[in-house]
Amino acid sequence: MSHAEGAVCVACGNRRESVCPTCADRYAADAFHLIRAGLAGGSKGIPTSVTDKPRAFVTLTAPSFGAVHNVRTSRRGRSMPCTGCGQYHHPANPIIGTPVDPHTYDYVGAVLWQAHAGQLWARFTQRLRRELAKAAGIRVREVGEYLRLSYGKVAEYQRRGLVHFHAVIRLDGPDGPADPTPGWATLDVLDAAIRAAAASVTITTHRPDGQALDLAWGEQVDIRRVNPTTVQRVEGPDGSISEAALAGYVAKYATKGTGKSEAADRPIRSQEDIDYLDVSDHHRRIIQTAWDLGSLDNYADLNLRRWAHMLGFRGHFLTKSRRYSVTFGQLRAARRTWRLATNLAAAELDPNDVLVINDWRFDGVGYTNEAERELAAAIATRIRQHRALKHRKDNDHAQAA
DNA sequence: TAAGTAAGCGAGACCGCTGA
DNA sequence: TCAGCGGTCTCGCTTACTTA
Repeated sequence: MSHAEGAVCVACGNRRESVCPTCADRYAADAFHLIRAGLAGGSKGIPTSVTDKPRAFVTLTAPSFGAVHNVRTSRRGRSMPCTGCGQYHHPANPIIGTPVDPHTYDYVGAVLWQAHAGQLWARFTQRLRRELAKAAGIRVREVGEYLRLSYGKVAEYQRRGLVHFHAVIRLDGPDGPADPTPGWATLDVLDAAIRAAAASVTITTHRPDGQALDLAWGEQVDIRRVNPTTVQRVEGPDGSISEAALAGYVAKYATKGTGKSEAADRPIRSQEDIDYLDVSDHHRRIIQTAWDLGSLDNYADLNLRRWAHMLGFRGHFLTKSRRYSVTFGQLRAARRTWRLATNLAAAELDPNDVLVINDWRFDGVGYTNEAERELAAAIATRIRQHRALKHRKDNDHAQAA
């Protein structure tokens, strides 16, 4: 997702930004509903039978480009010293995620990895199909006759400025979610195929001095099985994750993904833009590196200057395979239809009439599940942060004046 | 045969023009 | 100034082709 001055907000349609601050939360809510529709089924075109299919919640991380300050806790919940400097850090400390030694941190490698993250994901999914074919003892070209790989993926910025990919990967039948998955396509097969694919994919590019640079996923590959229970328990006895808990995670990633704290809020047009950015030194260095690399002919096809404000990440915040779930367009069409129906209903009233509603019924209170609570909490947090930031900026302006 | 690459297509984002 | 519209661009998914 990017923000461009003068563009049209995809949520409200007004000419502000691609997702204006007012609508960022609605965008996040759409993303949340889109992922959850493919997760729990039951939505238009997505049968409830998806809950019977092999599904895994996968987290793919970026590799290390240098030691960064971090917060660690022991299994007993006790604080542990930072692996970078040996000191104890508070989780809210802005130093978290920043390099221990900015002079030796591989900013070029980090930007190039980020710029290739989408391509790395494409290679991963392709490799995953091949691993599935290998497991089934069939040819790669025959995989499509037996099953379809469906997934929804959310990109989440870490504090070090690199993205994580969180994906719900599902094995459907060849015709999609309504089609039964073949018997050999089990959770174990999916698990093994994901681990093999994640460990083997690489993309080779070159540094500005011509030195080869192999780009791959980080060592931390987390795979959790999705169980169809709606119990609010995060983890099952076998390490699996419930749909309800996973929907909560997705809600958190969706609202975080549309936030602006990790990157600049609009494309970089000039060096002066970078100089006046209200971001951390670490993120400014990443943006500067992307801007500088973007001037080199070797990286012309990466469009790094265009994506410098996103720390070099060119992909979309949320993507999905074609049959995974509903689309943003369908969600927005449904919203437009609902609004139209509401307006029409209202239009039947005489403007001079006074509508009196005197029959109220108690329907319930609060949110109905953990995911909705998570989404609401994340939105509330962002509103508070936005308010605090505005307050701080107002104070700065007042002092400057 | 496995692995890498390219092409076609769809979805979404961006941008400029026009008119109210 | 803003909304609407349409063309263009970018990225991801899928499939087919090429190469070792």
